Amino acid sequence: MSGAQERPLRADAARNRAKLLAVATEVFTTRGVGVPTEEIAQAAGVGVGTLFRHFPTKEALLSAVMVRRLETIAAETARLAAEAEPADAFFGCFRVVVDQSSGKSEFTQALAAAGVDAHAPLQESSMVIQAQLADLLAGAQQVGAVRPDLGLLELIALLVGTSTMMDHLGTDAPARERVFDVVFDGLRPR
Amino acid sequence: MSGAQERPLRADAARNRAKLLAVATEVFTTRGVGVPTEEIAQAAGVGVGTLFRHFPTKEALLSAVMVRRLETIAAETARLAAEAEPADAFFGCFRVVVDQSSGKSEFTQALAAAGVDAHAPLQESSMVIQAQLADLLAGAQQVGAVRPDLGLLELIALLVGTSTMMDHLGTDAPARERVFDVVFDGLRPR
Amino acid sequence: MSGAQERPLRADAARNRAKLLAVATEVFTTRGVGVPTEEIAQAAGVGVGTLFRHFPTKEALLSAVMVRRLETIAAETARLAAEAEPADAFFGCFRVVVDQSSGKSEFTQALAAAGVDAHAPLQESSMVIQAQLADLLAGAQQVGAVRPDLGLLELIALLVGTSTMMDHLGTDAPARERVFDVVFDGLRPR
Amino acid sequence: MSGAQERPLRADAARNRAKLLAVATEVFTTRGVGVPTEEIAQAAGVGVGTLFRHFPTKEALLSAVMVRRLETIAAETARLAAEAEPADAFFGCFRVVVDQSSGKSEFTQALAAAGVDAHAPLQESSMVIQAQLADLLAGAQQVGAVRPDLGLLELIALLVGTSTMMDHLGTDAPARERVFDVVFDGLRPR
DNA sequence: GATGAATGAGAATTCATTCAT
DNA sequence: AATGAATGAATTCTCATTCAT
Repeated sequence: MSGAQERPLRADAARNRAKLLAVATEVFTTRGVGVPTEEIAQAAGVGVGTLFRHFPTKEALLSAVMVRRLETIAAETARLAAEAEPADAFFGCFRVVVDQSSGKSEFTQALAAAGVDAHAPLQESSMVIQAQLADLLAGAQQVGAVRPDLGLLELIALLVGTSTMMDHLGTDAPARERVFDVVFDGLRPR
Repeated sequence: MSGAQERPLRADAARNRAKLLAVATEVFTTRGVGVPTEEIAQAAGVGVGTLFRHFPTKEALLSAVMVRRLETIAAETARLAAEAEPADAFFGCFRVVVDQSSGKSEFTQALAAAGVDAHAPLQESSMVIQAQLADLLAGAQQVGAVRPDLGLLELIALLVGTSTMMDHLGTDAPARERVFDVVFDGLRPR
Repeated sequence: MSGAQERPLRADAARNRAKLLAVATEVFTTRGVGVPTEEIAQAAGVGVGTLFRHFPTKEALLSAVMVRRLETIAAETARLAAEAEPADAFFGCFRVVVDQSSGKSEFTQALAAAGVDAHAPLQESSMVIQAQLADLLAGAQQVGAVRPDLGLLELIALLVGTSTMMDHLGTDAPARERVFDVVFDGLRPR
Repeated sequence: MSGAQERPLRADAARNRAKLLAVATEVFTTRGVGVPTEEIAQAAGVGVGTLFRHFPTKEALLSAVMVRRLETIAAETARLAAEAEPADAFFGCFRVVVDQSSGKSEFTQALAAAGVDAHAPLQESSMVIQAQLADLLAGAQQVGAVRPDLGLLELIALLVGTSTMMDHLGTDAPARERVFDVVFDGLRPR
């Protein structure tokens, strides 16, 4: 059901693909999506041709980076949902999403896309996460840990916005914590 | 009060400048900063040459747009600060800043930059606003309307992030209100 | 009915456009359509940007070259049709078309397109010529100068093929004449 | 008779070579020479590496395809020359050459080249055919079936041009026949 | 020998900025 | 001052060919 029989990929090819993905994640995150493909290839130690063999389009590369992020988020979220109380699961997951989404704004916006459009491959991952978030939200609301008037739409907006906030605070941990405090407090019922 | 002796600028030139600024604001806000200068000039009904006579660089144009926004915000903020109670002034101003900052994210981010780097002309406007915000924050904290542990840094992050949230909700007024509720609630002392 | 009000075009711009068209015609004809746009621009003494300002696509440039050729052919054909006897008009026109169509084969094929597909701008010119050819053919058949079993389709094939023949003979005038003799003889009723 | 000591070639290698040649002929003929080598290899069920092992250059592959065509033509021509009257042999051979040469024009032109430049391996095949054609032409002229003023040069041009004509008519058999009629009639003495 | 991943030199096209008109 | 044509560096993507597996 999930498409093409993926052949194991030669060792070196797999290495290159991984390196490209890693470099692209780093570069897109810190310097935005405007960075030339050539530069990414170079940073990964391969030729442009190789980059384009693995990702037929710059957009495809961007998409792959996003999917990986989303998958990480989904996995973490699933783990939290299974292991923690509804309230802790919800707030823990909120942090995970926010932390995984930080990076140069322009790029973070893409995550935004998860809540709206997004290209085919993203759709799936994004759907999964949305479903998880909806569950967590409902659970937390059930036990009275989160105000009942919020929907998935608002939650996503809050997540994306909080990511932006964190991007602004950089590594100032205490400040980040204070802002999380503000948002989390606001999320709780009065 | 500020540097260069500005020649009065011929009437038509002033008109062109104003039109360009208006169009650029609209275009950058709705379609992002990637829009070609040519297109902006065209939409303003002038040639590219004219655009570049008024703004020596695309970046300069962007900067001018930002300054105008910041000035609007500063004026509104000043008015609110003068007319309202500290608490109302603070929260009213928060809304003003957020509303004025919305638009295509990529661009909103730029505003964000105002809190960090920014080119010379922005610095000034941004300083003014920061000073106003600092005052409003202090006032609101004094009367116990806002938690005392927040600093200007956090406030700016919260403003930018809330703008992002609003961008995501678009024109869904009730949802926007619920999100404002969350943030404002979080800002108040427990 | 024939589209946009064309502004007179500045003197230098017109000169550049003409030069580009001339160079492109020459280059495409002698070296085929694979020649890089950059080279054409260079040969015309302008930057690539200028080429693309005048012709938004390489294909557009090719098309423009073709249209000009077709227009020349149409004009010549019209003149001959008006001034000469049906038979002379037909055979004279046949020579004109063949001569104007010669050049590096790959490109000549394009003329072929005139008889089949072709992009929008070509369509019109090609239609005109086809109509003219159909008239000339009918006229020549009426006076018994051309075998009556031939249609426009065959005529076009014969024209294109004869062009190819001439391309092969280059400037060997007597040989060209002998081949024209063969074709013309074949065209006449037995 | 010809140069290098050719190793017998392993059975599978021979099969691959044959498959590549067949596919290349098909592909070049129907879609032109611009088709990527990778695609040809894929269609033949081998990797690009294999293609390049058999044909060190794309041009070499093209050349091989041409040689095969020329050899087919030469064989057919020889058969006709041996079995038929001079006139029938000449005209029959004309048809064979034309039919074998049709296909996507761009490619047909290459065959044309056989009459002019061409790389080493082509030279030989092309020479053979030219000699055959010269003989057939002379024979047909001797018996008064073809105008005496035509030389080999003109004959080749006529062959190539007629191929182009046929390419234009596609599979419209009656039209093809009418065009053959024109050319054959033209070839006969008045 | 076969494979297909890697390479990198182009090629077409865009767009900020300059400058002749 | 205004105009818009010209410029050319930069960017994305392709494809013949090489080479490690």
